Amino acid sequence: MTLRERKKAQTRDGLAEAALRLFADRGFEKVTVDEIAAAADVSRRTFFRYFPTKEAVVFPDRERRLRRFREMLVDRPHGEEPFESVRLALMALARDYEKNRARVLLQQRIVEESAAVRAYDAELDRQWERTMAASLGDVDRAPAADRRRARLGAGALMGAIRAILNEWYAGAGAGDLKVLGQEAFDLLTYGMSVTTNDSK
Amino acid sequence: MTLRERKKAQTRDGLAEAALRLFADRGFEKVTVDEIAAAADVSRRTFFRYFPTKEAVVFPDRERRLRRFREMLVDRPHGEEPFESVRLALMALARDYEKNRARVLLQQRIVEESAAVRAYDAELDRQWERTMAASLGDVDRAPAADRRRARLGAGALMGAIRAILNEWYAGAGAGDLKVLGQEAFDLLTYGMSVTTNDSK
DNA sequence: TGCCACTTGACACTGAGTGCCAGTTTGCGG
DNA sequence: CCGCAAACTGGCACTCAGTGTCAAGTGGCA
Repeated sequence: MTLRERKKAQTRDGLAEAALRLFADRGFEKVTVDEIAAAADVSRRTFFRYFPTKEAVVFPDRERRLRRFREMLVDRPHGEEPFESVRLALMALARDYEKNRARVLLQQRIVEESAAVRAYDAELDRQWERTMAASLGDVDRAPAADRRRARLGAGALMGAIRAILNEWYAGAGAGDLKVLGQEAFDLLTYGMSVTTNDSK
Repeated sequence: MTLRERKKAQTRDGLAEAALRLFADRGFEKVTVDEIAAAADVSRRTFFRYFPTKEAVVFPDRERRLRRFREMLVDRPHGEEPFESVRLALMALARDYEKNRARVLLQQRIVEESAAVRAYDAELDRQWERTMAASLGDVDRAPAADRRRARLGAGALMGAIRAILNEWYAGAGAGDLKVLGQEAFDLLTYGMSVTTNDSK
């Protein structure tokens, strides 16, 4: 990595770190971009060169994580069920979350207190959902019916994952995220009919 | 309804209508609140008395619809399965969407072209999800395990609904939304194992 | 060393959203 | 029908997010 690149990474990290500290201290809404920039010793204009919006700085590693997820889905053994590939990739992600528990929980605290950040978060979820749909079969050469089913499944799965993540957050990350995740997959795999006993 | 109330409703409708027309014409981002206010013959300040944000004016009937959904869920025959109640309430909503097809599709066009509106839309979805979770069993007196299951189910259901709505939008509202909705429910009821044949 | 490309800071500007107050309109009791 | 309190509106000033532009600075590389 060249010096220029190192400096850029440093600036970026500095901004993200300063922002996170300030947000944790006073809350997302009560911190201005000017303050973040000042705390990181750069100009306000520079902040917006590194992050498109004030919300984005809450998730400085979003692309990296999504990219890793995509790579994981590509590098699966040939013949493995797509649904199973997604499950395994998400399990790896769950481990990643648990490893960075403190940071993830802090980010979540910020997400919850501000509608703007929640909205940004939701937009990220849409990207995850599209990625999963593509992996489950929403690709150009697949039959239309399969693609629909893939999109439908990805939507339901994303919804379930969001729900179990919320459970995990609610328990301050004390529960086992991999177990929770398996619950979500079981629900999607076998349906709610087991206990709900859908009438008619 | 008193004169004052009628006038308020009129102002609100005027703003919503003017906004929708302008958005359809030039796109959400290219229209300023000043222009909407001018088109509706009120001051900019008054706009923000009726709508909290520029995004909100895209969905002027959000509270009404959600309220009606809640009422529907309350007025179900005693003993009916909660899951079934939700299904029927959503089916009624689907009919409502099909009846107002043109308007709904126009709103969707606006939603799609602007990230800010999508984000606002996602925030509304969270409210729907919470409502469904409450109806499925996320209530104070229910056992914790049931509440969790309710939240999980509501999350998955909301995800599936969002996905089938997108299918409907993609087909310009030509498909039968009730049939699509049933697909989502079937997926949630019986799971994906039927065709996906999940391998261990 | 010197040049080119990349990066940064400063400034100005637009537009969303809010607080405040003064002026107007409406509902309502006398 | 009158007048008053409450509700509503318009206008103004202000904060802050985000963008375009340009000049100055800094690193990469021949």
